[in-house]
Amino acid sequence: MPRPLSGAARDKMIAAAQDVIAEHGVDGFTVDEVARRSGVAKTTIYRHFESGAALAVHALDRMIEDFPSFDTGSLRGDLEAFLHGILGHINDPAIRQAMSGLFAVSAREPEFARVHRALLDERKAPLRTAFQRAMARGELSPETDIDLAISMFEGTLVYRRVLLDEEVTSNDAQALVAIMLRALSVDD
Amino acid sequence: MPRPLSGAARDKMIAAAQDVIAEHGVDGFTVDEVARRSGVAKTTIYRHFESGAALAVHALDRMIEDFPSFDTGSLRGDLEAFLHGILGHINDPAIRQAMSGLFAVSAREPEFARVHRALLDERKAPLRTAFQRAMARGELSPETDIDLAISMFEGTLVYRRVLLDEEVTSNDAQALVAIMLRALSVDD
DNA sequence: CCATTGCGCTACGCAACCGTAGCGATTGAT
DNA sequence: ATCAATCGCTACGGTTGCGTAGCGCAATGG
Repeated sequence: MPRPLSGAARDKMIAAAQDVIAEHGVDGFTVDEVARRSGVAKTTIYRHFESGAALAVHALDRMIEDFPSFDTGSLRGDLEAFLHGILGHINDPAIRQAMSGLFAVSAREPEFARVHRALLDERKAPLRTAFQRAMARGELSPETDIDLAISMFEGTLVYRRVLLDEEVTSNDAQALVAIMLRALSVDD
Repeated sequence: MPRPLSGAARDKMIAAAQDVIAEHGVDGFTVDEVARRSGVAKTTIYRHFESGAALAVHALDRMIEDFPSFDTGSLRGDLEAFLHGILGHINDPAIRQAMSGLFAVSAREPEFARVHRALLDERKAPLRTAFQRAMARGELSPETDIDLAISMFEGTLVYRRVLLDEEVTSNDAQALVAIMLRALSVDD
């Protein structure tokens, strides 16, 4: 085996693919554009990926940030930690472009629907554990609908950032946490 | 003037355009497809609209439901009235397809961004007046951030329906109203 | 050091879409 | 009834994208 398949070319094309998605969205992604700006020949791209869609999916997978878990001891602390960790990521225009395009395409393409699901699940997971811990501690009224709480938290963020295209400041985040706590806490 | 421009052909192409958007999304909208299924010749379409995008925008405009105003006398009543009026619309798969595609495309196409804005503004307006009336009545604590409240209400709905692709039941709607009231009311 | 294999280049075939041209046929206002 | 403009049809030219083929070149494992 004189030469391994992978190498610098693969990295270059994936990086370029992420740029293209950031600029043109998942819809509007083209293999030709990736080849153009990466300097990697289109033929080489198809030696690494079965199709353009496969490359896009792979690039998207790598764009999804890992969301660390946290346990500050209080629901307020956990929610604030979550927001603190996510604000920079969610305010990145590239992420916005990628997300809105992904949502649209995943309504029709199962491959992308998978990534879409993975992205949302990954982001919901730390919130879910935070709410569950809070409920175990007795901070939440026991009939709290945790899924609804998560939807409210995530939904508000995504709505403002992706749909309204408004920056989400840390003030906004603080206000959101305050309202959620007021709505869900047992002690107020 | 031997023959007026408009007629049944115009209606047919607009209806077909809405179908195409409902099935293939705003991205994925093509003039050829509209011509195919409407029976209207493509040349005729271009006699009515400057471009395919213009047709799509027009069709989208007509898809946006008129949201009636209401004034039930209480915030709870207003929120419930809003949800009652909107549930059928938001649960329609065609609307979901149209919205997600619209969001993605409007990030890059100013024409569609206009429709996008109009849709969101139209839906926010009745909520805004409802919250303002509630504040005037003293139902809301005076430092309530009305924009945030609207984002939470709308965001939760859109997140669940468009992004998670889950049906929004009237039970979900009831729970959302309950939480919002608990978070924002002065008297609890 | 050299054979093996990935790489880049150019070029291609195919399909889809856009928007337009030309041409009879039809229709509706007068 | 008449005449002008619209409609549908077929066809076109141009662009863009996908995925593939063939060819030298370069690099690297043995």
